[in-house]
Amino acid sequence: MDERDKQLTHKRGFGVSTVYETLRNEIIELKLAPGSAIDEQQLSDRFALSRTPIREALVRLAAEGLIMTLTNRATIVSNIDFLRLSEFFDALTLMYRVTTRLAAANHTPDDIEKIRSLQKAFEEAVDRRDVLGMISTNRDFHVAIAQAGRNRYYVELFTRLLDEGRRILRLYYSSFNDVLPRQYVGEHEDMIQAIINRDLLQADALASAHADQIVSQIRSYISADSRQSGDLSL
Amino acid sequence: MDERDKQLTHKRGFGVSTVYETLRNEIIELKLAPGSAIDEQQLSDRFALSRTPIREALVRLAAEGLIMTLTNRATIVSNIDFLRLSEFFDALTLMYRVTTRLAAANHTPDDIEKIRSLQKAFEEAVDRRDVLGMISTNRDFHVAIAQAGRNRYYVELFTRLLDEGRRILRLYYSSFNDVLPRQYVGEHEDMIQAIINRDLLQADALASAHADQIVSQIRSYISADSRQSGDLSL
DNA sequence: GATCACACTTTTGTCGACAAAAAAAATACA
DNA sequence: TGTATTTTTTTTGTCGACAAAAGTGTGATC
Repeated sequence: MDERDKQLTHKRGFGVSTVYETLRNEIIELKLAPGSAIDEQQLSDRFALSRTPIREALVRLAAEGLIMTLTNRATIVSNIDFLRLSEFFDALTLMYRVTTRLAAANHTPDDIEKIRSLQKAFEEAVDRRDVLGMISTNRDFHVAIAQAGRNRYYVELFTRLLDEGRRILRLYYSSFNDVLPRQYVGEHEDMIQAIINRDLLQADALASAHADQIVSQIRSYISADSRQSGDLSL
Repeated sequence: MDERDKQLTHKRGFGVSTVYETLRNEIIELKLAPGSAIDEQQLSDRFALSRTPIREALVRLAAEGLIMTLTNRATIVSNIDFLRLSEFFDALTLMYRVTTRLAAANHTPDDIEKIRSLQKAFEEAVDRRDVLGMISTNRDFHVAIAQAGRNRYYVELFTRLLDEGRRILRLYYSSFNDVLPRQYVGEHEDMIQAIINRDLLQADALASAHADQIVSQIRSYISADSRQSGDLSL
């Protein structure tokens, strides 16, 4: 496939992680469609590696839930489970809250600097009307807040949820409008201020509202979309 | 090593999962000491499998954080990080709360039956003064509650945290006394009742108190222990 | 006696091959 | 024509081998 991938992986031990990261990105960016089959042989050719390191990368992805591997049968990219979306939203909202709250409690000056620069990147993406950029810089912004909170369990789960969110948003990003992202920039600013002030309650409240905002936005995209497909199926 | 392990894994595809589950248990039960090195060759002999399936099992364990694999160097059983214990307690407490709360909201009659039977198993372990049994049945009890809550993200994180807790408790289980386990039985009963009544606030409050109870118990064991080793280092 | 360089051993990451299992294709039969 | 059965092809799980790193031991040098 992509010739750039080849020959980049010829230092021992870098093979698996390169394959892992490449595939991970492609799954999150929907370059690999949910439900589509993954061919080990094909990947083996593409990365110029034998099937052994490819398989180890796939095992890692499976452990993260990004792919599903049916024993002795094909392995496929995980589907986005619209029936269980409320579980996702519930966990996402909770993680927004606890990470922002903890960031208010535990941040250092370095953390603030990093958060600020990522917020700036988000703002620039909004100015450019670069929807894909908005999605990924928004994710980075919140991961940085989580890291400032200093709880690896939350960071890990939140990262997973945000990346799953990226997949969902990519499905609907065409319908992004201009008003909401502007509003998010403001909400982010307020959150940063609450974190700096070490105001846990305010940080929690803002994160909660921010999460609700995003959740209802995604919900509206989905229901609008299912109305369309509902029409088609009549 | 253990001859029972051999030849049990001779159906295609069962190799990795058998190795994975066996090692996972041994790590959690501290049969494999934290920090000790893992020898692929040795495991290969023990399970009568080649190194390839062994490695895939190790990759899975690494993804779960139970082992650490340093590239081109040895892989070791993860250490228990006493410096970051507060992160662990914080996440554990939060998961106790949200899973119990969700169980109150979403449980079915089948869930209650399962939770009840596991609570009975816990009670019996307490009656037998079987500390190891108490640790594992307590874990199963709370996992069942989490499953009744129907949020796979919480179930996964909570399971991981409870199993990490099993490791820590095993370090100190000699100092278990009789009073607290009795108290836990009562607290469990109250939690079941709150869940049945679909009283979310009560479920949350009980879970919160229960978590605090357990956390402070573990904390007291650890500080008692570090006082001892503090004496030794003088 | 301690430090360094070099040979040697062990361990890890990767490879190509092969057999079991599933999927697909071909055939037989109603 | 449609279904059941056999054969062929593809794919997956496992194996033994080998080369690159890292670890270990030995001797030389100061």
